[in-house]
Amino acid sequence: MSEARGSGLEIGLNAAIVAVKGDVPMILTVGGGDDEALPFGPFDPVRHRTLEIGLRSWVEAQTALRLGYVEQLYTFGDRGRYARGGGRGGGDVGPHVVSVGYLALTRVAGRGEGGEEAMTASQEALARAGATFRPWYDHFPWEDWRRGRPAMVDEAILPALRAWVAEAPEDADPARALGRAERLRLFFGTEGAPFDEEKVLERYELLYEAGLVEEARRDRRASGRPVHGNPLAGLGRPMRFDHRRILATAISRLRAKLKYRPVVFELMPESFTLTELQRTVEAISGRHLHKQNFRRLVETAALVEATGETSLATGGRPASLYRFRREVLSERPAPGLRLGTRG
Amino acid sequence: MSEARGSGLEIGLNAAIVAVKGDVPMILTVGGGDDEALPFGPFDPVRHRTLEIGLRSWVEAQTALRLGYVEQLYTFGDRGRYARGGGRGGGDVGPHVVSVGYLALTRVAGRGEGGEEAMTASQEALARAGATFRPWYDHFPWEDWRRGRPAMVDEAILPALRAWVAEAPEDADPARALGRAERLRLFFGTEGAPFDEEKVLERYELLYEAGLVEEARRDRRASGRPVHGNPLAGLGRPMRFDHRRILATAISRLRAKLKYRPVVFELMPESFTLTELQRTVEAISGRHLHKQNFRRLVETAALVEATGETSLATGGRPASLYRFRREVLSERPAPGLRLGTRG
DNA sequence: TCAAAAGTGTTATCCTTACACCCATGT
DNA sequence: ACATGGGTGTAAGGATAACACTTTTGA
Repeated sequence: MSEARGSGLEIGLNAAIVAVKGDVPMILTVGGGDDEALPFGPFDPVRHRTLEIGLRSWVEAQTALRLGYVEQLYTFGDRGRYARGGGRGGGDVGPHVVSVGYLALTRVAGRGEGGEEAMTASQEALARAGATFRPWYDHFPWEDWRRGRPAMVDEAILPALRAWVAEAPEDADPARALGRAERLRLFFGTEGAPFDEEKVLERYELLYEAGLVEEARRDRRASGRPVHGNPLAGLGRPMRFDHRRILATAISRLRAKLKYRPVVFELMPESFTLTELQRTVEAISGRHLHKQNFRRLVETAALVEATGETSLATGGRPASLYRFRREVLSERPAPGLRLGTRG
Repeated sequence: MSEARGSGLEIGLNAAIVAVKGDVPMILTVGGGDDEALPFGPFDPVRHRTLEIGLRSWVEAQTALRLGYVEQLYTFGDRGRYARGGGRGGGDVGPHVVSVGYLALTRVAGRGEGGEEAMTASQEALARAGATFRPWYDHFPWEDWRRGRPAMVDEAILPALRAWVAEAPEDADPARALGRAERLRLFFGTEGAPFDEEKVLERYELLYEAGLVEEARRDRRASGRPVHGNPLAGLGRPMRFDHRRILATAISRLRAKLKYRPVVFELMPESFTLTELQRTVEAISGRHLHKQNFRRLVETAALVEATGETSLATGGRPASLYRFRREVLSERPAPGLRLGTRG
């Protein structure tokens, strides 16, 4: 029943490692310049019993970082699309690569002086290993809606997508549930449709399909298909292979998970102020939240407890410090920040 | 950077194919008797561009069934655990197998006469191919809480788990967030903790870890570890390889997804009564739901519309027939059956 | 006429959203 | 004193959970 043998198949493990510094969400990348990638490496089942163990050891070797929270995202098997063509050298990665994407969360810096130093120190270790934390919105500038709808959406993205929709409003592919026009409306929240910040992957794939991101042009070139002139040079920093798609998946998952699991605290230092917590949530979700409602939310969910100390480093009235109440994990089934539409 | 070659690695594709017949949720299995398995086969990247395409073609060849809704579940890479030892022949599947699990939903029968025939016809085709739909609660008898907490939970499972907890209440493994006692409380809803019907996988893995399911004994035997006498012979029908774990993952995902995506309708015939819809949801979630609230829910969510016809086959007053309103897909972002605790 | 299932009306409660105002510190 | 951010009270509206009763068919 299982006659086939492994036919030169390789499994690539890829990690989207996230940290938040102040109000900037960061992603760890290796090999900067025009050939940025997520930390990755092949899975070797002889050395590692599980995929996750393999991933941890690869990341540790490649970035000198020991991971805490890790979660599997998705397994991509596409050959034609994305997987071909890396950065500079045309990137021939071997015969057939299936990539398993992971999301990892890590603390990057405490608040105040001591924290800053720790941060700098670990950054040096990373730099020696050739890895850097970079703002993730560099790769997805259209995903930051904290100060309202980004100008580039109206000025560049929507006009280009509308033109693409006009080419074939109902879409050729009958296997799709939704046509081009509907997808544009739903994924970007145009024409009165609500904007859903969790649809990061859907938006990226739409831009890819419309040929508006660099990876789409690269992959078309590699497969010999025609590449029409790109009206939008540089719609976010591209990445090697399908790594930006994995990052989009990671952001989507994180934005969704925030709401039903207390994952934010994996990104926070031991103690923090409520405003810092709110800034972190806002950084990830890309939305602005309502202060009072956010506080009540956190309070009624009993997610945190006051340490009794206060922080002075805020520029105004000193803020109470809080810590995560680990007990909630065993108290309620879904202890997340159930942000509504206003948070 | 990617020097390694595929070292005899194989990717197995596995499908948990679900249908609901009346109030019985069914799962398609191949090879009955004491060696039941999910339809599965290796991924061949030369023939199939994506994992999902490979899966569809395998399933079609193996069960004569064309799949509609398909979704990826998880990729398991364990060697030591689960993957060893199949059914009869000790099941040596090859050097190293990574298994990618999929969930598929399919309609099995319409209501009334015509439907029954169609059902019988397709079942014959399946039987010829060696595949059968079986009630999924045969594999997870402790998951059906529609008529209250199943007797076997109190009579067999909880006593055995309590004994296992007593062995090491706080658990040895420090990497775990929760000890044995806590996990028992949370996953099975004892000591006042709420029962969460979505934690199907967690419950199965707890039973596996406690050595209470047949697969645990089988895998321990295969790896030469001691197997202490099993006080519970036959805690649900076992399956080959890690297939019961994949099925548990499928049920978990389906129970969760029901609440925020209109996936039930993939299991319903073109038209149906509200009670049939409720029975289907109850069958999957394993809970009893409140009739009036369920109806109001469906109605206010505008998930269905009346066809104008009525069904007479219900034994009482004729029921109005409804169909799924596909438009909701483009109206609201999360059009599921947001069942609370009472539904 | 009775069993069986369909289908409706109404209320108490809680959560979400939104409003506007007061407090404690550094400069 | 004033700018800066921290921190609160409370009311309107909507969703949820829970209650019990009427209607229409087949046997």
